[in-house]
Amino acid sequence: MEIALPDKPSLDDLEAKWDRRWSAARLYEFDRSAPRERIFSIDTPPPTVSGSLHVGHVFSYTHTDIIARFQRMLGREVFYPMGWDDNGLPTERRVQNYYGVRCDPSLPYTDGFTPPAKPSAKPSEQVPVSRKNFVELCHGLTRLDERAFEALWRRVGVSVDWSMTYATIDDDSRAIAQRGFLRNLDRGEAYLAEAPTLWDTTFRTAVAQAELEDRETPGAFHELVFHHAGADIRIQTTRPELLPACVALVASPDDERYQPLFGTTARTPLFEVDVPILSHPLADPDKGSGIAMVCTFGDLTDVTWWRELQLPTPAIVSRDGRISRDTPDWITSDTGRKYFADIAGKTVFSAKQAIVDALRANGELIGAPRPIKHAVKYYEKGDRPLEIVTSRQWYITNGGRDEDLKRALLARGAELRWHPAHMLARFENWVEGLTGDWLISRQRFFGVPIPVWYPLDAQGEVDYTTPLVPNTARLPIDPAVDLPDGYSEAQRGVPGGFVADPDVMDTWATSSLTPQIAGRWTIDDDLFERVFPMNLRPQAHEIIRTWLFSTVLRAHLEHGELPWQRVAISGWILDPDRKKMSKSVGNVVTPMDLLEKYGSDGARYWAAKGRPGADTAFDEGMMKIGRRLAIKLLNASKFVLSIVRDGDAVPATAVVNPLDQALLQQLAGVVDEASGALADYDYTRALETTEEFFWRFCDNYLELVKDRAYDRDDVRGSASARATLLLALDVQARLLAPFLPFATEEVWSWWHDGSIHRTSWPVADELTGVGGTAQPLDVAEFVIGEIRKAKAKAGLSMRAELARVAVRGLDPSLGDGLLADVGRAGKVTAIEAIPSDKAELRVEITQ
RNA sequence: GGGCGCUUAGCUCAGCGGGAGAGCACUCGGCUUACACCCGAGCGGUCACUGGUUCGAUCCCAGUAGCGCCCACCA
Repeated sequence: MEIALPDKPSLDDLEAKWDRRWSAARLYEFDRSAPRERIFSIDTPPPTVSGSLHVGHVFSYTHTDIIARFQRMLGREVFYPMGWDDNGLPTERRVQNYYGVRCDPSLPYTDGFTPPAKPSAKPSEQVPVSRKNFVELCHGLTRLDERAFEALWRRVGVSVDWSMTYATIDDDSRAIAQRGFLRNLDRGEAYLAEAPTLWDTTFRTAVAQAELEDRETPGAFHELVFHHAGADIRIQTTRPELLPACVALVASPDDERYQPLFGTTARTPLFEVDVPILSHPLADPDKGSGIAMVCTFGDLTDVTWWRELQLPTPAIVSRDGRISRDTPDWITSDTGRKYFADIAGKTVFSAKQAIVDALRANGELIGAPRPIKHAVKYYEKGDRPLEIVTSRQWYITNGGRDEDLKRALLARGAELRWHPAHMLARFENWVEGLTGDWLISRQRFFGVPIPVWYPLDAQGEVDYTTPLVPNTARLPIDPAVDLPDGYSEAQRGVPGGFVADPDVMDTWATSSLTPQIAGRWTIDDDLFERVFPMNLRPQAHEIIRTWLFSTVLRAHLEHGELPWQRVAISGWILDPDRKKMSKSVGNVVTPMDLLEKYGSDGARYWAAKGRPGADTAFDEGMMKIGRRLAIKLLNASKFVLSIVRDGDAVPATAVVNPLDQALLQQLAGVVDEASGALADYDYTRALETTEEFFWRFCDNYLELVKDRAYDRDDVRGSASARATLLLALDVQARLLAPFLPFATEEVWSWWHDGSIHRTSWPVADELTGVGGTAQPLDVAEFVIGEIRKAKAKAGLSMRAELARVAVRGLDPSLGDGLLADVGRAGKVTAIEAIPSDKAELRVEITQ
């Protein structure tokens, strides 16, 4: 055994040094020749490459890496690729602001386009570019971002195989996403439908149920007068600007106030349109005046009424969030048409003002608008309330309209192993609440195009019923550039020819296929069979409804099985005040600064202290402790190795001293507990157990035996201590390796060839063979503790010599050797056991 | 409105049927030849509240309150 020790061990620069060597040695490269049962495959969450790195990234990816390193040391071949989620709106938005451009699909491609020198974030000053130019800029910027991300992960010590990196927008990912879609289409799981759709007027795209969030928004109840042959009817609304699109009044069938009116009509204020008064159970007699106006469309309840009462669709809100410019033909009176002309082309906000003013002037507004706060639906990435417009969109069945499918998906959720288990409730909650199929088409630019075209008939009308699909061997395709089989470019957009579907897919339509993308489904069947279904999906809890659910859905539809066996859910990072971090508060620390200050091992320690699924406060103090643990490991290792330096390899059979045996017996227990915890994804418990033992090892055991280990006259005792120290260090370094990959690798290199991360995880059998019991260590720790307490109480230095220590109640079989170790460590002139009737240990100290 | 989780020392959190714990912070004492990026000792808690089960409850059950998150057709 060769031992090479540094004079002054340090954590500085370990990250760069070992990242370099691990890369050169291809330490984490996946060996694809391994059989399926020996492979541990991880469906890594591809982070959104939107330019900002967050400590939350360090937090959750460390959790996964700990599991990956543990499994690797168990002898599993770990399939651990990294992906970049670079497709979709976040990238588009970042490119717009970063370069000061906006996409105008009607423009031709500009060769060698260079973005403006001084980019403007104002939409009006942004330079319009073609879709192809725009997509090129997206690719360019995401490559920059990806380099920054990779540098961070390497610094953190995430042990991914960088040779297998994928991007959700790359050719293979687009091909797989399009193939997946076409197969859904083939099986009837994907379909095109024209329907009321939640619509973001800022981004001008449809939005899916999974991307919605409610926000408390200020609004106001306006009480309006509808005219009726009998008496006027008062209705309350928060959307008076939709009055011109009012198609009915609805009250509860049980509401005696309105029962006589059902079947009659009322006349709308201002616009003088006659609308029917109908009954529907969703109308709530306790809300407002108990009767509501139905507009197309103010909210999702309007959609329900419209569908179930079979009302007409006179929409007035355009896709840009403005009232339509043309006066609708159902408004026939002159005064009605005049009022509409006043709001035509206005935003809904100014239209509301105008309508309220007109109602007031006309005496059709009762009292003042009453301000309220109410929940309004927003696109989670948007800033303005969603409108509802009717549009043609692609959907994938998800159980929202099919009870059998819903039940099947709930069964899949229950089949999956969840860590922590209670997160299953989130999944079930979501699936049970689904109300419609998954809307996957987006009217955006940087994404995977929907790979279909539509034939045009002789009059140039689009035939949406028989989409033209490409041969899957051609994927990926862009229908705006590529041609359907049997057509020529000259036929694009002309009668008898074809048109491309202009939309791209929802980013989740690609992200829901990450197990297939990472495993190279349909591209590399041999690989796919070895890694799919994946062993583990790690992810955060707020995307259970989107990412986790859609991935389960796609695998269920495509493969008839789960995409992974287990899912491990990470919590959120909160700032020390238990709030989410924000840049405006100025409490955000960039991950790189933290990694430099505390070392990657220190930051990883903090991450590992966050239990699976638990929200965790960002805590620099915890990183400091982690750094201390890593430094302690360096120093203790150096010390141990300096003692055994000239002793060569000492066989474990040399461990004959009861105290030494006890240490190894207790360490065996730690190995069992840590292994069990890690196998169950409880990395926090594994670390706690290991860490607690390690501090006892340093503070107590090392102090107790170091003099004996040095003592060349006590040949047997010295050899026993040295063998124990070396074995215990060896095992503890391996137990800590998943948590502190840099410090443990550094230490390991002092007396081993090869990486600690490819050596074997410790097993209790390595330690229990020496015999003995666990008790002597506890006894010795108790006695040395009493000695320390006595010295502290008496105001003595720990170095102060004590005249005599007597221990009563000591088990005679423990022998004198134990007390000799304690006596030396405690600087006691004379220490002896005194026979006692009682089993209870008592220590008597004479100064 | 429905669901899930949390509430233990100043802070961050373990423990989850029979002795209330750790780290940090704080106080005191130590340059003890691995480590002063250190070591030792100490102070500190009606385990949210109310009932119930039990010989016994921080731990089980029911309810209450507060906090957080997820979901919901919120005129």
